[in-house]
Amino acid sequence: MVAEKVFTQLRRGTLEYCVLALLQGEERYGFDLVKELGEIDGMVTTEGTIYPLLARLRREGMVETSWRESESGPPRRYYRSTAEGGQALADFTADWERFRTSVDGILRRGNEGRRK
Amino acid sequence: MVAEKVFTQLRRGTLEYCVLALLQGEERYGFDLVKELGEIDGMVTTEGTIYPLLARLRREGMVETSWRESESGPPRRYYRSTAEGGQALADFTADWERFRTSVDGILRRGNEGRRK
DNA sequence: ACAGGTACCTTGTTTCGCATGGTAGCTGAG
DNA sequence: CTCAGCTACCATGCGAAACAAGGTACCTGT
Repeated sequence: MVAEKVFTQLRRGTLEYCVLALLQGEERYGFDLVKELGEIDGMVTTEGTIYPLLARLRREGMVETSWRESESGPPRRYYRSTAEGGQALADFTADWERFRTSVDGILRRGNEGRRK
Repeated sequence: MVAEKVFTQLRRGTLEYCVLALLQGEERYGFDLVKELGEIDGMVTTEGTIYPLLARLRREGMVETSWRESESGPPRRYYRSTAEGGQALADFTADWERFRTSVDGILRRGNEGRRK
């Protein structure tokens, strides 16, 4: 589909915080996150995206991890958000709302508008 | 400001269509677009961003251009949206709304939610 | 014993915004 | 009249993020 390319660009910068949001008050592992995001419109992604992203979040102290055995299959690395991660998410949410409002405003002007 | 880095990422993919939106039913020149965008929250940008972007839109047939003299200062290259540009904008607007809805949903879950 | 699913990760490529810097015309102050 | 500063255009090279592709290894069922 053509629209996929658009979403690839839109995800930039937001995907990171969407993952952080999914890790609030809930532990998850990478492979699980890929499947979870795959069910959300416009958020389809792959392991090649998620693992580097999680590594970055870990480096920055946004998430903590712990290995745990699976009942069926290889062991999993579980991620959970730190307090710092929760704060970063809250900050981003405020920025996102400002940005979203701006974009909505400009698009409205362009699509219906056509003034003067 | 720290938040600026966030906006840089968020602009990816959307800036192009915001410009296209500003060019609907209205001719503008590059330098003017920079100033116009600079007044919109989260859209502050520079000539180094706008000119390559406009060149790309022109290459793809989204905009047409014409040189015109200025009463004061160097001549200006005016840009206006083609029909193709208008269609691309409409398509993007639909995609943007889907994406925005998804992000809002995920962020809500992460910030207030904290279920189970 | 081996095919297929689960789960982790790395490497190289692409894309886009931006920093930087360069050209040139017009205007106004000294 | 000259030159500083604004307007206006553009090109080049970099960095960050997402992704494609590929690799390893474990477990289960046939």
